[in-house]
Amino acid sequence: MPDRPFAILIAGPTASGKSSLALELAEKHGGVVVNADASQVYSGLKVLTARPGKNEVDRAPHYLYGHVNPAHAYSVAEWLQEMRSLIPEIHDAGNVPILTGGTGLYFKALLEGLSDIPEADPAIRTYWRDFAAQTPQKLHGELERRDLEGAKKLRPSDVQRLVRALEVFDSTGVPLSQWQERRSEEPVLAHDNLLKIIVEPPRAVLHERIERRFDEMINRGAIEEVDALLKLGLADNLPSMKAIGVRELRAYLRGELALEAATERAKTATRQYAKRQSTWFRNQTGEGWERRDLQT
RNA sequence: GCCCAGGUAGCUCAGUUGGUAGAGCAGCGGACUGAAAAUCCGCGUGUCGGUGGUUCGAUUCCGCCCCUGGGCA
Repeated sequence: MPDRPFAILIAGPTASGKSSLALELAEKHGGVVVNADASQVYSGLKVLTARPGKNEVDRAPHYLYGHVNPAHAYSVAEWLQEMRSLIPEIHDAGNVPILTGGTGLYFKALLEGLSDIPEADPAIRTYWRDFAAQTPQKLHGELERRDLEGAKKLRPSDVQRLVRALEVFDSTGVPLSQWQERRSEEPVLAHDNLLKIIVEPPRAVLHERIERRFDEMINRGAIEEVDALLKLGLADNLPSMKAIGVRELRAYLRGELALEAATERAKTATRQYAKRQSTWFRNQTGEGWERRDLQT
């Protein structure tokens, strides 16, 4: 048994205590913390995404937090691309990367690789997103006309995946379902010596932590953060604008909702998100993950 | 104290001309390949306030009691 793992992966639902475990392990193994969470990459979303602050950064280096402009729609492919160069850099410096976050897809892509699909033409992507905003019920028929097999796998109501299938087909002339069958990309972390941990406290404990944490966020300036984000005038469908709490606090700032009601809605959305994460980590991760309760 | 309205799922409520009940939200389960904090699918989880009575059968009708809100004193 080697004394240091090649990399440590820490996954789990929001508010489960991943970050403090990451810091603990960073200090123990000489590690650096790397973000594996889709929303924590955005600048301007520090409070609402519970991004590590000065106290945490002082204890260990942190990478890929808050480095993306919220006007940009970041993606799993971009994250993977960053990991491809970042992990070797960390190793060259003699450190252990500790990948920490709640985005299951990122971990899956990291360990299993993504299909090697050419980037969709931005104009085509925009066309289908606009189309979806206007007549979402027509998307499935459009896909059936191009890729009958692919259309059978998607429900007419699954607008987001239909848009993706359409933009890939129109950009490449090849059905997305065919691209996905070729798994040509090499996984970034095809390595045995990994410590893979899922942090998963009991649901009731998680709910209490979510409750407390959102109140904390309000105290730490979440409202001001959303106010500043809104002043950027970004499109509603950008990932940064869909972070939990943005919609709810925006409703408060516009006078559509009392603060208490907005807070309740945000907490509810967070609980629902945590449940989706738990489902993913329960069923979609591969072998070799160690499950842990909250450490304290 | 009297009068009215109401007590049904975790919450807000519907309903049963008497045959043990259903919506929304919450919650729970599930899917997941470039927007994943996204997107989508499935599932009622119940001493019908309590207690007597009438009835083959009461959550439903009747009596009494308790609780909540409003009104009159």
